Amino acid sequence: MKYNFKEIEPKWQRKWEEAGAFCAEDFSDKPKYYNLVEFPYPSGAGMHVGHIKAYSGLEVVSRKRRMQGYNVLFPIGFDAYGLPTENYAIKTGLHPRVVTDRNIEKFTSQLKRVGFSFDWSRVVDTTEEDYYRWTQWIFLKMFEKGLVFRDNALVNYCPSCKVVLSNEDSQGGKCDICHSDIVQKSKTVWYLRITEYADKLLQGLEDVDYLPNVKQQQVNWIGKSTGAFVNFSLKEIGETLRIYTTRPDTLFGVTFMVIAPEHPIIEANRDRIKNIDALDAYKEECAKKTEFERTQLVKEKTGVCIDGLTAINPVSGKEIPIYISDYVMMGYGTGAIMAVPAHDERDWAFAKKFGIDIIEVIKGGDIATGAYTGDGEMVNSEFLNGFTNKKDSIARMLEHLEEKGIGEKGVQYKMKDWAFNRQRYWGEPIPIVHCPHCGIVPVPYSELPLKLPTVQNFEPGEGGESPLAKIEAYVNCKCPKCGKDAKRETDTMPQWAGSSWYFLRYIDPKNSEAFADREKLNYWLPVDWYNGGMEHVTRHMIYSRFWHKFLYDLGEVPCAEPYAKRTAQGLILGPDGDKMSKSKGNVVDPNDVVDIYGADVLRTYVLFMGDYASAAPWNESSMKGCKRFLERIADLMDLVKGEGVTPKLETAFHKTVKKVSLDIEDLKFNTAIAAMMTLLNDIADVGSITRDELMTLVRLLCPFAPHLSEELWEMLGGEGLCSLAPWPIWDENKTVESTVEVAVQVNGKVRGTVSLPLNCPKDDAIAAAKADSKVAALIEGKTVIKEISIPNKIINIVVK
RNA sequence: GCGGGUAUGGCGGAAUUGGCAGACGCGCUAGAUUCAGGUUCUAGUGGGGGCAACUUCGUGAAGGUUCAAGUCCUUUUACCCGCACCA
Repeated sequence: MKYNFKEIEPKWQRKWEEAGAFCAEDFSDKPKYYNLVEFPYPSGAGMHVGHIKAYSGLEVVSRKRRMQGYNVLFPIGFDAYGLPTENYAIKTGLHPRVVTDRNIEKFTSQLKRVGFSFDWSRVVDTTEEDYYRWTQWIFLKMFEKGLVFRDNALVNYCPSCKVVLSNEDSQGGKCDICHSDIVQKSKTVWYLRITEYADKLLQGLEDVDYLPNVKQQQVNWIGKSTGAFVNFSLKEIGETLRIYTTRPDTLFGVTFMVIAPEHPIIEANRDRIKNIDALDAYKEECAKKTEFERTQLVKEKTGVCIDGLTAINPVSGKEIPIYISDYVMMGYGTGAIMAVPAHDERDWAFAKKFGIDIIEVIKGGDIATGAYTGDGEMVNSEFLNGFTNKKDSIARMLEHLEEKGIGEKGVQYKMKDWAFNRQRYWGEPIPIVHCPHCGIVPVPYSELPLKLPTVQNFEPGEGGESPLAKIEAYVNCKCPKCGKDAKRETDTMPQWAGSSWYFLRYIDPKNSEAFADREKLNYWLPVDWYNGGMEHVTRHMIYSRFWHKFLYDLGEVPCAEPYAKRTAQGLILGPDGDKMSKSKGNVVDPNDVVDIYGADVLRTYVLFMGDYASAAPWNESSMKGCKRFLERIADLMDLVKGEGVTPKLETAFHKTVKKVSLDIEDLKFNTAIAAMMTLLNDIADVGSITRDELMTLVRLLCPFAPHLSEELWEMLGGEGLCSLAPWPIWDENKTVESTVEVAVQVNGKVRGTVSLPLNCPKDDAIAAAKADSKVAALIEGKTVIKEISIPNKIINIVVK
């Protein structure tokens, strides 16, 4: 048969749509299966082939599940709020709404052309009022429960995008959107108290089936550490300076303290500090350094001793100096540390530079040449002397601290609270009113959605204020509590707000009474399988687990973890081996590929090109192999003879059905396709195939190349849609031949093969091996030391 | 520095988990078809040696365990990813 994809692909896409073939049913006798892929951000550039690979994995799984008789939910939507659209809109003068609608349209047509089996009746768009109404609703619920707060603090600020960024959005000191350097700025912003869920987020990982590196990255990001808070008293003012340490047992080795340059104790004691000018100068110098410079200067420690404040070591009673230095961060622990130069590399380097005493408290190293960070016997530590076990000495010290009331056990997380606002237009309005009389007042639930006003000018202000601040009709309002004049919050929510709960809305996308019906949530949750990119593991994945856990605690969802299983696909690199990007000009547009090769070839190729989880460069000539494969499948129509089973192909078929079925479950699509190619080669050798056999092959192929499969299925007289036909099953007994070729080794080297019946007894196998003329010649006149026979695999005869 | 990972032909990648290394595809070589390009078909394709049956070496490097190692153990090198002065 001539393979005319241009005709058959639109034909079957139309038929699937007419039949509603991929619409999930709410409630069904069939078992449910919820597959989720990360919904795209509809950028102006359209999709690239990386999106296609990302969706093709669970597309195959979804299609297989339907054929296996599951009620499958495989939805798609658009995460459409965000800066790129807004920046594009500013540049072109078009409204973000117009740009967004246009981009969504483009993405939709691209996705449909590839023939993905999404349930198009459940599309969500995070920028629609019906959707962000519930984003705001969840925000207000969090506000109600004390998880939303406002604080003046040092924040990550992107000077180019003119927005405050969360810690997650500024990884590596770079803006996640434009990659400029982040600066630290003191600002009053909204936070979500995600740290309150740190422990739950950590513990929940034990109950889910995530890829090990996905779990590990989340564990590292949460960064739990256990230790102690210790209060050092300050000689001059009688107040205390509080520190956090993971090694309270080294307290006797503390010879100085270090605080962050921004530590409030400096401001509080300006008058008392004699060298305040030097401290101010140092602080200013630090603020100027970029994150990059700070990390590049790791070896060289800098700092200034505070003249006028002295601390007292709470266990030894000794007076010790206090320094400011940028190696202590305000954002972790208390912004102050006790320095133990003998056993901490940074403290050691600092002490050497400033000529501070180094007291050994753990034996085992040479503190003259460097800090000793290993284990050993405690010395110079009064009641801890003689302890050799870290755990015991820490426990003993904690006991002592609590007895004396100078410290207590503590836990710290590297994860910080989520800076939850952007000073930009294209986002969900934060439903809060600032009232001069009542303070911060939430917008009543009945007034949701708080609509984003439609305006012409939405450029951000130079000073980092939101464009909404300029719209008086929006800003000025009445306080919902007292009714007097008040002002609206003008910041919007960050990009990640809408995506934190989208998987819940798919379950009931049109509900106007609730974010989703509880019965439907009970039926569909949790997501059975979630596949996405590694880059979202410490952003979206953490955020959405947090929101879900919050809703669970509220009693709104039936399970504590949203995603039962999470896998990740590897990137598609450009033909040059670099990451695909518009600026490098190496982006491949799926539409171009579909035009030339067809959707089925594209789908097959992105899965065949390599291990699904690894990055692989785009290689057009390699794609031709997939084209030939599908053409040869189509040509099988001309080889169909009779019904039933071709004896010479029976084992090959059962083997292939098994291999394809199992490989799909492990995301090993490349070997699943290779197995079908091998079967095709076997069929070509035989020269004919029965109608039943081709119908089996076509069903195996259907998740990968559904259009061609449907066409062949129809020509073969298959009933209904191939996409909904039963998945083939294999007979384990028929996956192996009755006779097997077994390699014969002499002294570990292969010298021949013998044909043996399946599961041949050892003695018979050895005898057959020895009967082989070449083997016989090699063992002639030698002593046989050992004879090994692994059934159906190998025979080894060891001689001397 | 800490954490995770990878290394196999000219290329992308297989290898039932210790059992014939290189499946499958690309590319390449030769031949057939074709005016030619493209397509398709047949045969071959890890390196060295041989007309050949065959032989020898071979999974980043060096050791080891084993009848048998890409796979397990020890040492080591290179690269990739994540976090990073986290107290």
